[in-house]
Amino acid sequence: MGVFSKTCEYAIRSVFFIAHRTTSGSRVGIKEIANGIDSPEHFLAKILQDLSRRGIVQSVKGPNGGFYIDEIGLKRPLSDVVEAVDGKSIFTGCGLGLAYCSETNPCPLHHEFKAIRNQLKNLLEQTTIADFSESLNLGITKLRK
Amino acid sequence: MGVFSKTCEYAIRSVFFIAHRTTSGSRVGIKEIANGIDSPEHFLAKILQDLSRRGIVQSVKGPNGGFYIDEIGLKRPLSDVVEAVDGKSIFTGCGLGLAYCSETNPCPLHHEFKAIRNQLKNLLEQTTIADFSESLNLGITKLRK
DNA sequence: TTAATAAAAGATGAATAACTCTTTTATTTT
DNA sequence: AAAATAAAAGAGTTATTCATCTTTTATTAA
Ligand code: FES
Ligand code: FES
Repeated sequence: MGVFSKTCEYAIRSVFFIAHRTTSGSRVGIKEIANGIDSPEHFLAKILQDLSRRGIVQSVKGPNGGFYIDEIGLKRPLSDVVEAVDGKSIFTGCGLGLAYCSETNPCPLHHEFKAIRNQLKNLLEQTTIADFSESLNLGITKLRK
Repeated sequence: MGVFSKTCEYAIRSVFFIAHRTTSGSRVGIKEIANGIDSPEHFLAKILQDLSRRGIVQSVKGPNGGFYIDEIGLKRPLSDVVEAVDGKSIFTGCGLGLAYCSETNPCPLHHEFKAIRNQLKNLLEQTTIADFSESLNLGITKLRK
């Protein structure tokens, strides 16, 4: 089990892939995305439909259709994608699964865990989708294998 | 979904509880542990049976029996518990689910994610079970609600 | 307007995680 | 030795996550 659910991992990778492959006006099909990020095609379709409904990505049907991300979307922090799929408990929940993570009733891991959790939160909130696709453009990062 | 699986959360909490409630020679029963950490009794029994087989905790059957943790166990780092239940992928796996997390083929999150992952690793490796139960003894931390 | 294209939607299936219940076995106290 | 106690073991259930396949709907190009 990773930090993010499998669904969320696919969501993040696909968003990076779409941001990287599409320039203004162009779109990329589900097959190409699934292949590009090494994910099950139909499962990814579900995920992207959901992200589309939530406005994280945009889609156009028909020939030359496909998915793309608009200007506003590119400037969104990655945390928006994570929250849309896995919810925000990863940013606020107790590491030991207590019902509430609180200062007044902390678990033994609380202080140290909270610090780590906040680092993750900051990373995802302070970096935009566009920022991440930069490193893909430069060819220094990968989305499969 | 948290950082640890539900099973692992119960495992950690029960280990803390046992360490806290048992002094030399004394044991604590499964019912009391389950109640003390707010977990399903029979599910926890399974988990403790597994931890017992792996030598993380010890148990004695019969009247006045129950679970306890020996001297060696108390000095073990918490990472031993986590690894026994969730495996070590949490310390080494790619945040975006790529087959291998590597410097040569990094995903866009690699560097930042690796730093956070290592902090978690250090926290769990450098603090012993006894250390954590200290704060329980002092009554400043809790294991339920 | 027809054919091609591609996403949307829905039904279903497999795998894993989470949880419950019952029976067995070992130990200890009386 | 008998009764009581408590964990060990194992079978079985439910829920959730992950994944696949098929059908439908929307769009566009010819
Ligand atoms: S109470 Fe557990 S992390 Fe805050
Ligand atoms: S390659 Fe993704 S975290 Fe290292």
